[in-house]
Amino acid sequence: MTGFRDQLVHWFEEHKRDLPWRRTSDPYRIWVSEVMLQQTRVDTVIPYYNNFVQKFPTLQDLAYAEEQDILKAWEGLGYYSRVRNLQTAVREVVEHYGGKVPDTKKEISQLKGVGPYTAGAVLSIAYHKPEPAVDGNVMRVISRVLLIEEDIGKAKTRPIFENALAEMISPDKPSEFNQGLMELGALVCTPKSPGCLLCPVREHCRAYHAGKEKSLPIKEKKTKVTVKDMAAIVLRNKQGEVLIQRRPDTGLLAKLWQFPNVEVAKGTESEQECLQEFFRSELEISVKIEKAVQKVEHVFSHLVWNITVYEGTLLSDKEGTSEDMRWVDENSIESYPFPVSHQKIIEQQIRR
DNA sequence: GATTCGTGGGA
DNA sequence: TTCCCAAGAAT
Repeated sequence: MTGFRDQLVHWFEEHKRDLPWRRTSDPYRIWVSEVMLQQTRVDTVIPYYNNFVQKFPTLQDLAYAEEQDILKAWEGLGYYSRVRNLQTAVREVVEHYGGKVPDTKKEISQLKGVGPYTAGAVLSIAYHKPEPAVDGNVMRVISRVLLIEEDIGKAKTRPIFENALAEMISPDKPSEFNQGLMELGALVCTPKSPGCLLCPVREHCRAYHAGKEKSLPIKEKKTKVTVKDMAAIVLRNKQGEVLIQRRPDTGLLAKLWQFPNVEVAKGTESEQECLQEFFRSELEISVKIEKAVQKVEHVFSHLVWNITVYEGTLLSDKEGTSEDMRWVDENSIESYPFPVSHQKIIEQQIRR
């Protein structure tokens, strides 16, 4: 009877998908792919990865790039701190490691945005080091194989899997072993109705033998979301330019651009009055709110924006100046990174 | 240790 | 429709 390890590696080598980041041995590109793949599906990542490595072919290209340009390349992918942290990290690599991605767990783990999973993934895939890379797939697969009933939603559970994998991982082919676990989780050992009859390591799976594969892994319920009513405005001046605003440096959608907007607390003044007051206090300008033209819902992990979009025109002669506000013509707006909800506003209100 | 960070797809 | 989720990390 062949071991779990060899059967998994063999299955991976026979069945692995042809993915762009599997065609390179460049640690930088493998790193980029791993950051993009954090909490993000393979099919979503593929076009972003191809575009990103075309725009920033080397670690140095990314290190010296403009922040707005890297955010634009990330536009629509979500979790935007990932790409800002990645640039911070590659700059650190240029400064302290001569432009070569470090190949030790201690060094690579100190880089911004590189946690236990990404460290293990880059070390094993790019440098063939026998380090575990525990992501959601791996916890699901291993929880079934070893019948581990700990809550995978809790932080203290992950070391349980890392310790178990330390004794399972292939010393000769750690890259294929780790990717094999993830590939198996993506293609066969799926969250709902896993394909056990197609599984290359079924004979080693305790959950399968116990008939518990569908009830694993154990995961706690999610937290409830809060809903916010927002009013946004496409405000034009006499030249036909549109006013956009840059979001703060930290927090939700940091450093992305948006149409000026306010939160409308329940049971207060009207949305129009909230917008009027916003421009009076922030820019000391007066505007005419024409009408509501669109409704946009933006669903986040733990938050929902219900946005009503208004049209408006600038009444004051002066345009109002602020660090984070800018009048742009309708062509150059394409070069600014926007969150998806405001991309929908651009589609409907600008590209007409 | 619990929350905060996006988005789109599928059951 | 609603819910869950997908190659997590920072705070």
